[in-house]
Amino acid sequence: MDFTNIPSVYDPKNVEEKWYKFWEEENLFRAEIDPEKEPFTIVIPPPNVTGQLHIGHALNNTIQDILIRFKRMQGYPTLWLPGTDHAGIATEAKVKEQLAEEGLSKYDLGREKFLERVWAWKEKYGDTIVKQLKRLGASCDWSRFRFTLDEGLSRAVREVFVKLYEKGLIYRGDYIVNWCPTCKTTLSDIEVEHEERQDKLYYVNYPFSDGLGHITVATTRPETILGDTAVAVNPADERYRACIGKTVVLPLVGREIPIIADDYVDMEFGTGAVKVTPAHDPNDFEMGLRHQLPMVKVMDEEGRMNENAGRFEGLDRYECRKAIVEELKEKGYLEKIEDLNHSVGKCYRCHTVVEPMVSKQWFVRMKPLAEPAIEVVKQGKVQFVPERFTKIYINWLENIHDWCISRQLWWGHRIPAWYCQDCGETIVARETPEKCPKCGSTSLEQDPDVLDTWFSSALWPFSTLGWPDQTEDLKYFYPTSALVTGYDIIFFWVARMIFMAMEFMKKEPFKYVAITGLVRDAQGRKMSKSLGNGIDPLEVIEKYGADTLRFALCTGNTPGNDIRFSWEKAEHSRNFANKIWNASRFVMMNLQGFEPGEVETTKLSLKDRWILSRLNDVTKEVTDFLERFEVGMAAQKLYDFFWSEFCDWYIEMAKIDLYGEDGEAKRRTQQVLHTVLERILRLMHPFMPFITEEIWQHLPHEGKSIMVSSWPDYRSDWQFEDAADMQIIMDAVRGIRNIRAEMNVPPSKKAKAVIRTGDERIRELLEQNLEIIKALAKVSEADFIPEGDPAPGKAMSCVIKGAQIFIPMEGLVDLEAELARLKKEKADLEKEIASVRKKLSNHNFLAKAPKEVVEKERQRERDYIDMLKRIEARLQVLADMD
RNA sequence: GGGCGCGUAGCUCAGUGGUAUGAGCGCUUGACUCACAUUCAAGAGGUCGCAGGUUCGAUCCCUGCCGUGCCCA
Repeated sequence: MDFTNIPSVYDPKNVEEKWYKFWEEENLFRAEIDPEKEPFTIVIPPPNVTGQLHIGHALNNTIQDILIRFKRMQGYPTLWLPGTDHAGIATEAKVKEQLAEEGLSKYDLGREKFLERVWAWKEKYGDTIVKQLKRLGASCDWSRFRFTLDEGLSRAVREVFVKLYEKGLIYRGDYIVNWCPTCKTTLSDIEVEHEERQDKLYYVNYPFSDGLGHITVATTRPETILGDTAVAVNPADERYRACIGKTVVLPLVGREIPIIADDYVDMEFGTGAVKVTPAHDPNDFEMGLRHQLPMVKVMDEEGRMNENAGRFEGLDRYECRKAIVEELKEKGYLEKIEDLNHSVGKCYRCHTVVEPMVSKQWFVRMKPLAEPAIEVVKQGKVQFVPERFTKIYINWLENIHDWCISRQLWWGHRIPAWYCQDCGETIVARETPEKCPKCGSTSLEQDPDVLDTWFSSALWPFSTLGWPDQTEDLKYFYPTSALVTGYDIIFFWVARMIFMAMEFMKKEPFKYVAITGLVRDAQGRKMSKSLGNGIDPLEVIEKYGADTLRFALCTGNTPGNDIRFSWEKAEHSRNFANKIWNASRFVMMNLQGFEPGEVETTKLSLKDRWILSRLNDVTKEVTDFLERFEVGMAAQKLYDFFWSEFCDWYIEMAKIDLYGEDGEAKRRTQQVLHTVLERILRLMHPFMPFITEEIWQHLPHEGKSIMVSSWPDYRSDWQFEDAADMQIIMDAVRGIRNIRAEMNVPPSKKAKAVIRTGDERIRELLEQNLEIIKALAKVSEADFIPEGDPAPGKAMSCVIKGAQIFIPMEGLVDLEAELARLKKEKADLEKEIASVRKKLSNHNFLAKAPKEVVEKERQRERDYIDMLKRIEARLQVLADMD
């Protein structure tokens, strides 16, 4: 093959598409059941079917793909199960938008026609995100793709609903729920986001019925006065003790309502007396139950005042607030208005202020389900990475409220409950019932609501594998190995999967939950549409390739921590891809006459033993980091090793043999170059699947694809004891380079070196590797002189372990500079020696510190003293010359 | 109010009970050196937030404080 026409700049464009197609055609993503082996399984957090791949998806799926590719190479039957979520509210919103353009609402179409539109929409746009995941390089088993509204998953949803209902864990009742007047549906507690804001606190006088004075209550929502059914005070509050049991007349309404005593009331807040609106406030609702207060609902589903609001009927809740305040003021009920900072609940989707409202909804009784879910985490059968999220999870489940699962939407799993129109019986069933089991009537109507989308995604780890059927997949791949997800959905999704799994599978859904952070912009701000600071991952792929995007997302990433992402970072990682490309290009250009095979460990030179040792270390480190979900650290190790050690040192040293006369040495170096490159490509493959495949296919290799090659193993025969000697050679090179740089010696001008040493071993080491020093430090010739010999007259010098190197400068020597350099080095060494001696003179240190640590310090002392002596001698010589 | 995270080079962040071999960017100096200027070489830059404690030894563990961010109520 002619390697000279491989371009010097890596272009991912054609490469990525080509290899993804190849992997798919070769069926390499497909997970096969092998009863002899333990599987590795991840189910994808299903993105919304309406979704576009954003940077958060890119991060999350990159990490999953890294783990999957890593485990696949390790030989596990590996399943990454993909799918999408029907996303009730989001999808309806999209289609409603589309309808709005035609001047239609979903009600104009009616349920059936509307759902047809949504399905059509899904068919057309639903696989956008799937295509985008493919561009990212995701090695999902697409043959097992699932959608939450699939036939199979719908059956799982019904099964779960019915079973929980039969067990009494699902019930229907009138409770206070969070209502979004824009989305026109209920929301669960966690779908409400609380936000601090500046508001007004209105003090309103409620006159006593007996006409003798009034009691003042404080409220932020005066419009709810219309629904008040009591005033409450704390029973311990001296100020109001006499009022308890009296009645007041509700301003503007005229209704007579009681003053009740309840511990809930905060005596410090406002006046210590609060109005009670059980139909529009969760706390008041509870109070209402405790005191059997009537519930008066004053708003409709659009947040407008209803018939119970009397003359205010038809007003929007905020218009009504204004009107009421106006009228209270006019009629003298309004005592005062204060500013108040408090938090209001907003819909997580549309940010409309949520209206608490009493209504009839379906709920999941959480306490009994939460217990096993807490237990399984406490026992460590499910482990959060990092561990600190365990507390957050447990704390939430320990304080859990019942889960409102009905949503007033059409797109979703319709609640499998039917109401007999004749006798009122509620029928909950897996199959649509034909007649009422109680009265035999055929006049049945199904509940119009659908289930919270998270209800179906809670079943994802087992419903996707075929449950409720006991499929082969379910038996083999369940429980899954790991879940990779953001901390923002621990409550929404992770917790719910765990309790559903414990209830229905009696086994944890996954062993590890690897938590990822948020991707932020360069300034640390959340990426958002409104700020316009988002980076589109597809744009990054377009410009620099998927490998670059993936690697950029990995570097600096620590489990559970947010990361910053910027174009700069992407560029930097693109440079790395290019570095890999060019280093590989170099290797390929120099493999003429090379025959693949095992390196012969007995014939290696120091540089070979060193790079193989380092490769071995890195192999172990990367493997360990990946086992611990530390993709950031693993990426860092690969980056450093490849760039600093392999490219900057090994390749430079290899050139000597490659371009030299010694055929044997050349052959050996080719062997090591190939071995190291091929192995490091395999180590990097999970991170950068495309470029590694492209190069690997060009290199001599065994097997069909790097993605199904084996993960590099730790080779005990590559752990050479003398590999660390390389450090001394490298120090010599650096020392000389330093002198050259400071003396402004151009690279074209070769220098001479005189090496003075009395250490036989060091001398031998330096002699054997002299060619390296010569080539890398641009030295033309080097002489060795024994310890006692005088240094060459006009020379710059540097000290390395066991030796001193002089570069004669032929009149160019800058005595001042040399003196300054030596003095600085002397001062540094003296500082080091002082700190070492301080330690070594401490009896407690000698007595209590581990022996190795003490010995290490002693060795350091010896080395430093040796170096210091050389420096001092040199200073003396220079002083004499002066 | 409760819980959690963060504070390390000018910037963005890694990391660690035993020398801060810290990384990238930025900065200074030099080089189109035959894989790569998307590059190479050299350099400057740090009381590891503050105060105590544990320890032979703390940037790391513990306590308090200050600053900052998030989650829950």
